[in-house]
Amino acid sequence: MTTMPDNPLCTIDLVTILITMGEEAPTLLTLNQGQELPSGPLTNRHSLQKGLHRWAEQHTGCSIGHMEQLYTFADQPLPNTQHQLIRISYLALARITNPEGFSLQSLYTYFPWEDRRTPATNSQFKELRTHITSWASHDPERLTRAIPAFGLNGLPWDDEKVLDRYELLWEAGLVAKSLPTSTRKTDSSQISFDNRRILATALSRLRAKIRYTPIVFELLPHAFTLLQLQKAMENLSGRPMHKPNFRRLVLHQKLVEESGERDASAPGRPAKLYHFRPEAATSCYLSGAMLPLD
Amino acid sequence: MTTMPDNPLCTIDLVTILITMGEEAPTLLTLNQGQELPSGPLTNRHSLQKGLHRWAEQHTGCSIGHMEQLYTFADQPLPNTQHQLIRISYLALARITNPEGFSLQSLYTYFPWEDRRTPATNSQFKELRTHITSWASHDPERLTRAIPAFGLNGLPWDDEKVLDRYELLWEAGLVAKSLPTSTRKTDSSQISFDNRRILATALSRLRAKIRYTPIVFELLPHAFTLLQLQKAMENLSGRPMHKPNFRRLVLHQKLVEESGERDASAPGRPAKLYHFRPEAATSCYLSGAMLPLD
DNA sequence: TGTTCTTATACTCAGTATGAGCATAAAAGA
DNA sequence: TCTTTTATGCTCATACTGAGTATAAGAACA
Repeated sequence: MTTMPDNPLCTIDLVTILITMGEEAPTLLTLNQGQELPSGPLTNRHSLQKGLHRWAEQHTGCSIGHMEQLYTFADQPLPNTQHQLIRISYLALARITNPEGFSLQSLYTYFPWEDRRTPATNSQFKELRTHITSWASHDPERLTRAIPAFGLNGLPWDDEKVLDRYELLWEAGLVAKSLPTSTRKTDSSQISFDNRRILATALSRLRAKIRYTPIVFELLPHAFTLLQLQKAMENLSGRPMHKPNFRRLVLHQKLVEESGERDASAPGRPAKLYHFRPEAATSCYLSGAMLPLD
Repeated sequence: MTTMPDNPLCTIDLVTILITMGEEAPTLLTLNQGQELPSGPLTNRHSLQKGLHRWAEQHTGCSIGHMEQLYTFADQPLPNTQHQLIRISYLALARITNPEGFSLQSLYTYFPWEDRRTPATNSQFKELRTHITSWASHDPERLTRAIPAFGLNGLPWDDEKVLDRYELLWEAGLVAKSLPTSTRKTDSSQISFDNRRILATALSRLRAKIRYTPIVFELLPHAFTLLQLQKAMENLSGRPMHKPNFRRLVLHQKLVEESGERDASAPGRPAKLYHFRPEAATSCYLSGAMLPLD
């Protein structure tokens, strides 16, 4: 059954999607003003995971707390070549980033429709949804994909279906028109179709993971306020949350402990600072206080 | 940053972990009496996912309902060669299987300690746990891994940590002695370390997925009883569940609808047969009625 | 013809979590 | 002192959960 391969020429590229938490959104480490992702060839020296971890830390100059394999893409080989490109993508999370030669991009510049936190951005999504609805109507195949992806027909919106939405919007020709009007230096709209697919996979995985693992804490400073934690969850999920209920959720699960300090930098009453308690985090559920969307 | 690769010789192998639901346990499609997994080289014809789907269906002669990429392994190249083997593994789920030239193996023949459904198998696990505890004691590095993996110190048992447990048991030299005494024709103990790692990844993924997706239904016949559904969940998670509460969970979420028929094949009062309702399954939570373990 | 076995299905009940909203506390600045 | 701003605390009706017990419906057997 296993025969010898008929593709002797083959390149393996390791792609790192390095995510940090910004004030307003999760941010991405990019090259070439948001167009390219840091990547390098597979060498004998690195056994995939561990080697790439070191490689990425050296090249980006920031310490990566969590790293996991995302997906392996095999690009279609060019017609008259035997040459095959394989790209293995990794999701990496870091606390702070010192972008020496890199630029930081909000993830939502690539997927503005995934941000439903404010009435402004939400209405942008809703406009897109009406476009998709009319594009899909009268085509059953399109409808069966669009209905769950966009939460049509009263179905709940699923924040994890990032890739499905992106692919539908691409096919409908709606991606370009919903991107922010081409900004000055950065040009995230110039990113390749494949790279944006990888990013969609990354955001999807991230949103899935924060649901049942304490992975958010990899993106926060060592000491943080409860509002910071909530904002991090909101930034990742793209949805607003109920503040009192979110605090109850966190405190009830004893996921954090008071550090004793307070954060005096913000206006208003200074908030207590907390530390993450890894020992309490075998089950971690922070996605419970989402506000309803329409 | 991106330079040309220095590994011109490179083989890409696609490995299929094909799972079906047996009476007592999830079963695996194997070659060579449980030692080998169906695999084949990447050819230009198949764009990874779709092509492999077709390839696997043709080679195994069963229709695959769900397929997803699992993990990509890069085996360490042999010392004096440049030749690198990349193995991309896929998890495939099918309803029934016609093993023409294949043999079906219970997943728990590879990981007996993952089965905690009956007092008998559970006590086997608990014995292993005492061994691991003494192996890890006095070594902080071992302890930080063993405590969450095996649910020591009163931590809850996490059914998804299959790979962590397997790697710890391997390092402790406890794998061989806990496998069933070498059976007649089948010899699942002869499977390679790498293949068993892939299987552990598959079981882990499967257990993670049944928690929040309706993936179990891919493994059940079109019409099934509630007990069949419960047994499928128990077989996958390796844990017993509370029958009345499980039914309440399923019926409350309206995940199924009555078919009108009944299953008269079993003794006792015949059970109603149900169909899965995909439209109700945007959120699906069937793991809620687990019984406590000790 | 009932009696018993086996499984399916229904119901109970206390404890706990959830969604939604309101109330108070503590700091900074006018 | 008063207002603004944010943190933190509390309430309450409703829903869900864990752990049981009780009844129903067939099949086999005496």
